[in-house]
Amino acid sequence: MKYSFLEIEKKWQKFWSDNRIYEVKNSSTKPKFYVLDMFPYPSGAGLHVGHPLGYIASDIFARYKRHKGYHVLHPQGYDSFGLPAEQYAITTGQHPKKTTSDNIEIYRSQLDRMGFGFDWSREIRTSDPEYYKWTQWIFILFFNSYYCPFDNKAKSIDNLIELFKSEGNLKFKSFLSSDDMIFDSKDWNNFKKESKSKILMSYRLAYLSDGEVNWCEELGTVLANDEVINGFSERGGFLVTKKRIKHWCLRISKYAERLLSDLESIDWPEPLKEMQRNWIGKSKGVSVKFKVDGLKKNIEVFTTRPDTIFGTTFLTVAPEYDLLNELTTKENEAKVNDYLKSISGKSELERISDIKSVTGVFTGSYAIHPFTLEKIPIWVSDYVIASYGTGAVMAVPSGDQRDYDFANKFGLEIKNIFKGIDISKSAFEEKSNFILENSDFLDNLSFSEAIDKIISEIEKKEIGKSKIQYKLRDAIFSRQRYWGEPIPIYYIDGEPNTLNLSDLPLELPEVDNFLPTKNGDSPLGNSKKWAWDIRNKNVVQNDLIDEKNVFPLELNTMPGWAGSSWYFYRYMDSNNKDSFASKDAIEYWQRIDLYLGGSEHATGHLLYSRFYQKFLFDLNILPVNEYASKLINQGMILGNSSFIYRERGTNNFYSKNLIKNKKVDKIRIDISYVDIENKLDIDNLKNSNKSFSDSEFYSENGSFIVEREHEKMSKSKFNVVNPDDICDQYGADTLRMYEMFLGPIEQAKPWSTRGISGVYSFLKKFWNLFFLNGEFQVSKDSPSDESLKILNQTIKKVSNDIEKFSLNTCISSFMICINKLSEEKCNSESVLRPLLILISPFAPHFAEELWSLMGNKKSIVDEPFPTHNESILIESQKLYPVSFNGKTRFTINLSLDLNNEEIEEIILNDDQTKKYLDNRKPKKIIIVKGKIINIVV
RNA sequence: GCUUCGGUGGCGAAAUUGGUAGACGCGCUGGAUUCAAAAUCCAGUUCCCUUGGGAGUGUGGGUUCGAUUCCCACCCGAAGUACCA
Repeated sequence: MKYSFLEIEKKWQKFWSDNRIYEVKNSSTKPKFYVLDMFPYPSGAGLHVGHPLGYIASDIFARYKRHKGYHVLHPQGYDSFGLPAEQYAITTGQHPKKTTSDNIEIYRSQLDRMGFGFDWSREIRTSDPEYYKWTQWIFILFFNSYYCPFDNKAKSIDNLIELFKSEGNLKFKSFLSSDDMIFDSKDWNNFKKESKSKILMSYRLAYLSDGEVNWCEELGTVLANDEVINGFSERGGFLVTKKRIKHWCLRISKYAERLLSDLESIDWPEPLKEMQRNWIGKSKGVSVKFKVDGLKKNIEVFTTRPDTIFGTTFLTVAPEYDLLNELTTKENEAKVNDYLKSISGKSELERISDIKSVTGVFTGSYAIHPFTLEKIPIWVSDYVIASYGTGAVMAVPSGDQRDYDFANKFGLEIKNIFKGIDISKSAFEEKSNFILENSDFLDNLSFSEAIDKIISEIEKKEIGKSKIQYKLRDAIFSRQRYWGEPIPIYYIDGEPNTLNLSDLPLELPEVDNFLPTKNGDSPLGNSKKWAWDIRNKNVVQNDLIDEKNVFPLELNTMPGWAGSSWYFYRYMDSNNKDSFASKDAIEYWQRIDLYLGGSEHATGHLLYSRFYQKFLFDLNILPVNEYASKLINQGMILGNSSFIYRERGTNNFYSKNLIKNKKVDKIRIDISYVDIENKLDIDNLKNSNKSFSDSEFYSENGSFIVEREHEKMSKSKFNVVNPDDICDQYGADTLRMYEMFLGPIEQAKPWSTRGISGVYSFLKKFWNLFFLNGEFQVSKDSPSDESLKILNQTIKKVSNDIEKFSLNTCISSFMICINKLSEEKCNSESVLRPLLILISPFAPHFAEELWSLMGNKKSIVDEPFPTHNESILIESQKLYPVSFNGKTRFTINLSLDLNNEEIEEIILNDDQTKKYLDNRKPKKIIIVKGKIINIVV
């Protein structure tokens, strides 16, 4: 019988879904295991062979764990809100609701063909109101919480209000930027409602801010820092500028230290942890106050190099610095204003490309150096960032290259404080190998001596204190877009109020026009029905807004990561109407045991979701403070793009090896016109693409050869390979195994359809072991010793490899095994039975079919995973004399384990050797080609 | 610039973590089967002279009886990040 994968796969997929084989309950006597893939955006282009790589790996692992006796949760869903989904809808001119559900249907049919064991009864979609109800609920929790610095966790804002009522905010003194903000309980009780609201806003974990944000005009929305790459939007690659706009933020910065230190407790890839550490950007330093000459104000600077304080020759403040107005003298006012104007129009990109050109102006004011009491000028420059540190720096040209360049450009003093070090060409930035000079009481000290001394001096004089600074900024939460969760806030007299849980979900309104606007007005404003009636608890029409009980709703929506920051908990109990997941379900599943996804989410989803986790943990809603104990980043599968060469200025195309001495342009063409040997189907290309109909094609040796190049697989690069096509030609099981066989899971690797035949013929060979003269036949006879040995070797290797997640070498072991068994002509049931269970995570349809042909009534998925018998693998050995280090010892052919009882049979015919071994009690001897090469003691 | 990860045949890659480098697969070469093709099977395939040797894991050093593996310096590639004081 032939291996007809098409029939087999269809049959078993139906069987699985009819019998709900992959649905799991929220309780079991077995130990639990939760395997999760990062859920996809249903993007419209459908899946290509690169997408399922991670799903296949996690599916194999989930199935393996199930064989191992675990109760495995392995769900799937869709991240269907957000920019990518909406951009697709806009470019195709359809409503995002429609494109989203259409795309999901395509995704689902493609996923189903590959035989994944997902529990689809738990499917979620972030754009489903029943889901985003809870996304909104979490936002309300953020709004109603503050971060308590004493208990180091989030708490209800009500606690804070109580505290203010009874004792004011004196306790928070050290967290306030100025002493003006201190109030006592009497003050608080006398404050007007608006003042109270404003004060509370500066403590809430979700808060309104009107600072500068990353604005992308083309996308018509504000973006968070991780969504901007080199001045362009991550999605679409559009220019990003700075803009002042009122927006919601999440106070993730309060969690910086915990996000950083808890990285130690999770088994995530080191490079990814490193990316998060860099993003959080912790640095230790000191803040120092400089008195402003003639003004009763201080400028506080932050520095990590207080040891260089005597090299300070000027101060620089950011253009957005609070006191800049006061610092600017009359004479310099025009200059400063001109300067501010000149940089305000700059886009993020211009600021980046301008790094080398130093700009800035003198404010006219001077500061007093706290130790030398010298007058030093105060400048303003955009190389100082307002949102980092204090927005002001002490400039030490001799010790910092930026200060050095600035001083050079504007002719400011450069004072060398490093003994014997030449700073005529550049600043000296090292933190070692120097002794200070011109530094008063720090003279002749090294870096570590100086830094300790100066910190204690600064603290003694009470002009500053040690400080830890993070790069991590609060996350901008508002999006001026349609396709996202509405923010459950309505405004009374401009003050935000939250909806109640019972009012949720606040559903996305139907609008006439959902397109984003260039001026930043949210499309939700285009709705006729979009205001909140607090008495009837429902959304009502705009024109009733003037009525006493009807108030305008927030028009911005949430960012894409709002829904994806907590979704892994919804899977635990996805149909729950009363809570985002029941206590029991959360208590049972706890957290993800294995999470798979791409490393591109390192500073986005993977950071935000850790933040959400810690927040919900603080409120006792979740039981653990990290949600994924192990994470694996799967690498990308690269496409194999094809190009043809056109002679410049002509319409002539040349085969790859005919372009010598010609000026040519590379033209990208769809890989469907190119065969496996890189030959172009010219007629097909000309017929289906009019722009080539008049072109001349010059072939070599009768064929036209194209250029090939590996790059990211994407529809726009015409290099996608559809998994459906591979399933049609070779079957899902072959595709699954081949994708794993390509190389290590974490690595980027090029796709090549050519290599798939190896895996395909492996499965056919395996299949044929079960058949004799076309008839299914499995022997009851006991297998040969050789077959048993092969089986046991394979079980050992495969188990080890799956545990290590080395799935490519795992498949190699299968191939070796089947090749040997074919040679042995082994069809013994006691060998084939365990082998089927072994292969079933990789090729589930294949295994089920043969399993049932063997007469088993139940699905193979719950069969216990075979274990190997070590004693079968060890052979008795004899030792022979051999020379080692010039002395005669003994020899064997293989390494062996001396702990094993087989040691008894070793003949030691050399007294010296025997003594040597008796003394050392070696565990293992390795001998190669008659020479001892290792004795493991 | 900084951080991280890599560099092994024509290609994707293995190497029990210091022990016969190149397992397994693709491709290629030759052969069998076939009217023929597909499929299948057998043999060979790191490189160089070839009876037999010699060289070989980016380059140059070092440790070791022994190094793809450990240490130092350098070269190349990929990813992340960048006026963060």
